Amino acid sequence: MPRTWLVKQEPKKYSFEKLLAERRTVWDGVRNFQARNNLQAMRTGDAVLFYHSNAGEETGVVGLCRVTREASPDPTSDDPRWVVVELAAERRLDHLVSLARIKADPALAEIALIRQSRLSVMPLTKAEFDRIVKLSAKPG
DNA sequence: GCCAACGTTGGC
DNA sequence: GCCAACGTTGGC
Repeated sequence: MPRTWLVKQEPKKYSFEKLLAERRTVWDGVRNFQARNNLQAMRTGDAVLFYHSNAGEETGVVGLCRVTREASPDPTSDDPRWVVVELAAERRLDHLVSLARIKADPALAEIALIRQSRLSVMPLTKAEFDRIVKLSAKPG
């Protein structure tokens, strides 16, 4: 069964717009063991939400992508413990789902994004994933 | 730009 | 194995 994930990135470093333009990207540079473990657990076809961190008013979930290649060694590191996956852009969400909105939603209060604010790759339950996508259908 | 939270490193 | 120092992340 496909799993669902959320990845976080500062738009100044790599934005969802850029991923849309490039169609797909190698998700490199993860240097946290928990995030790495999550990358390794990703399977081709898994759905991934793209979150913009440190983006002022634009902080929140902005887009949908999909895993197109499973974990392989990170070419940007000499240390073989670090891995990358390949992500392909799927679509921009109709509306930003802001961090404030996620925090205010009882169904999302327990997600890692809130509880563990520094984790950059995290699993979501199907319910949490669907909830965020549902919220994106209407402006906050 | 500030600062709190948290992960990592290194001395002991 | 503890813990202080340090670096990084990310919300504000």
